[in-house]
Amino acid sequence: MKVPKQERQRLLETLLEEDPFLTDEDIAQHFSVSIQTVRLDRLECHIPELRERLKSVASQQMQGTVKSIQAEEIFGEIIDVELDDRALSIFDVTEAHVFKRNGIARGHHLFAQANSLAVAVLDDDLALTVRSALHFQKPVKAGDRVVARATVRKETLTNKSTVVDVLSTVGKETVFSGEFMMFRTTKKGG
Amino acid sequence: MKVPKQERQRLLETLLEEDPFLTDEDIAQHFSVSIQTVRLDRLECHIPELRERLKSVASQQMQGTVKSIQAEEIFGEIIDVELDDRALSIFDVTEAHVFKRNGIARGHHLFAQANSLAVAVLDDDLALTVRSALHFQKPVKAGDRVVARATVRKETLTNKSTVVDVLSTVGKETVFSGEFMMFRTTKKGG
DNA sequence: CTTAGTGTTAATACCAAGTGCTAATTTGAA
DNA sequence: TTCAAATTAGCACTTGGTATTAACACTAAG
Repeated sequence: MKVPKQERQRLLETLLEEDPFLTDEDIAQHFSVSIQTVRLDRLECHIPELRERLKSVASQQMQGTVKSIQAEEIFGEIIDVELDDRALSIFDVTEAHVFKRNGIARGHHLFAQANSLAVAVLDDDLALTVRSALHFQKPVKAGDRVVARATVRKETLTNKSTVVDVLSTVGKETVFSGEFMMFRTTKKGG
Repeated sequence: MKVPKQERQRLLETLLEEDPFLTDEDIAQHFSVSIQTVRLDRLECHIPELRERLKSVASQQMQGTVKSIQAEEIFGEIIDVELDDRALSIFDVTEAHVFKRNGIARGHHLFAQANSLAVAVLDDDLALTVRSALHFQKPVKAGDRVVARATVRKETLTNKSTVVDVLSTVGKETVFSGEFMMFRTTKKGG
């Protein structure tokens, strides 16, 4: 017995995660065991057959395409906008957004949500972030729903330059806050 | 003959684009024809069988995940790292990264590259961004290659807290600069 | 009317990649 | 040595097909 059963089954799971396209025969060769052994292993580990595995990754693909476009475009679903005043967006954190090692959301996702919201609240053809100061106050985990609230500072609302404050919360807790100085070409509120 | 052949074959293509999971039997019912007719149609239109269709969408998914992990994970290709000292990454801006309206890259991509680099240069199990101040100095367009250079401030390299400066350039021009205060759990350089 | 051509359906043999079951064999350790 | 666990083998069956050949209906042309 080259590799013990438990070890082999553990390896099998990671192997198929990397490459779900392997047939039982491929796997049998890979571990130098018979096909029957592979089938028993799959049975014990509740790993479905090749065609079922492909079905599931393919269906994820189908669900994913629509989402990824929205994700790139907006990053967080914008719920409410009062132009040049305030705006609100929610962002549901999933496994895809966190560090595998510690389960904490990558900072740039929180920034992306806040920054996108700051752009949206100004609704300008050319609203660009010039400067910003951020504060990541509390780690965010997968499953959390981050609510970002943007408010436009009235005293700074000029033709060219505007400051937007964004506060992001999970439940009652503030997890992120940022100050975004935005540059715009066309004026508003005048 | 309810629907003429040509029409049916045209519909078949769009049908399978929407839902590649349909078996010949499903399709046969959908058009109220025999399975054999469906097979002939597929043959004439060079549409592969169900399992091949799933293989191809699944493989797209796999290419996608690898890419998205790299994209999510690193955001910019890290070229060189000298731990706790400096690091460099490049990020090629494409149409996907810019506002459609004005062709300027969204700020969060520049932030993501810089932030990822700041995390990478510390190479810590738990390096989190606590605070940061950013300066978007010049708009970045599709086709630009952004080079980000991170340097760790020696005077601030303590057990828990570290400041990383990131400077991003396109050619000789500085397009972005940021100061990232990072928090870490395990110490380095001691 | 016959013939050819198109479109459709049917029937058969075959394949890949399995499941499910039973039985035999190998092997490691007490 | 012996015994149970692990492994391998064999066979019937399933899905969703391919490939081929044949049969039938309907239409248009000679």
